[in-house]
Amino acid sequence: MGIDRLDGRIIGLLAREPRIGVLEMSRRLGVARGTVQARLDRLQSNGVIRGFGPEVDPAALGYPVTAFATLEIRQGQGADVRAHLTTVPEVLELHTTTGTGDMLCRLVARSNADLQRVIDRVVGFDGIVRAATAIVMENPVPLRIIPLVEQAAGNEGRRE
Amino acid sequence: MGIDRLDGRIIGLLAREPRIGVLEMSRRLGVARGTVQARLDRLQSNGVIRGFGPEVDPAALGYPVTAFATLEIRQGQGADVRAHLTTVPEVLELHTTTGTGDMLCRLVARSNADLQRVIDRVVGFDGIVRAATAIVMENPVPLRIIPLVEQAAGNEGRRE
DNA sequence: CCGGGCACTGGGCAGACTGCCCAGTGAACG
DNA sequence: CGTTCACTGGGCAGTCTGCCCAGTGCCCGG
Repeated sequence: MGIDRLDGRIIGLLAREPRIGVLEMSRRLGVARGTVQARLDRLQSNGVIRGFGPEVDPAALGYPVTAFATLEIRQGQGADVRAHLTTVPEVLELHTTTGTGDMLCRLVARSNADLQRVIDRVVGFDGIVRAATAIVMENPVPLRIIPLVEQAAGNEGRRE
Repeated sequence: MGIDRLDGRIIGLLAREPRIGVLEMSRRLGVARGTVQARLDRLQSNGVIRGFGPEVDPAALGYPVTAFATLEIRQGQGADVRAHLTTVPEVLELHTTTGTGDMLCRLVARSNADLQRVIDRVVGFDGIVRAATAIVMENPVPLRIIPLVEQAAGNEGRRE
């Protein structure tokens, strides 16, 4: 486990130009193609790189409203609630947490009005006692990983 | 804006097998290669597909602990706090929200003990009045988009 | 009712890349 | 000291991409 600088640079390159290809990477990084290939294989079998799925923007799909809902669950109903939330397409993510609530989920909706519908659907389930919703207004830091990768790689700069 | 069924199937295919390539997609979908290519171009210039960046698993990087922190900001300090949080690699995501807190951020750390360090660094900034942290225990629904894509592809016919 | 515009088809072509293989080198290690 | 391992630099066949083109069915505006 753990990655070195070369791994970090590979991930950085991929993040900046996902369609880049192994050959071009090897050129830019100044190493042999086989090396990059081997690193990539290792990163993937390691699970460091989970995949290259398309990043879809919910807003472009017609769901510009994002919200986070903290849910309080009736004791012992966890599994049922999970199963229920899995069936709601607008639930993009679900975590069980410590703290005030028992679960935290990310929701999207077509509008603020539509969010009501989504929330009704989410909480319209017996095991959910209470829900507190926070609507996202702005997203100053979209989901990112590069700074962490660089830290894990032992600090590293740029390079295209 | 909006996607049709073919778009939905393309995204679904890509999500399932990201390395698939246009030609193979056209074969599986039973349409011409040019069609898939054109659809993909459109989806990307639409912004529906933002990119194909590598999905990096923080846990595999040595950061297995995830937490969400709700921050309360001193009036007028929003911009400074945003700037500050941007400099913390362990802050993977930051939203400004309505509701109880003013901001919600996703954090990762090397351990529960390390989380303390991260939180200290996050809240060790003048504009932050209070922070409430919820540690993620389980992630029953990892960030997903396919169900939403399918819903969007089903309902929304054309319209544009 | 006609002409366009549009998306899609099916095909072709050159160039580039991938997956795979191999021998050689240098460094770390038991 | 011999082995192991990562990396290099190179080669090869097969495949895919990017691009182009003519032909077709369909919807829309005139």
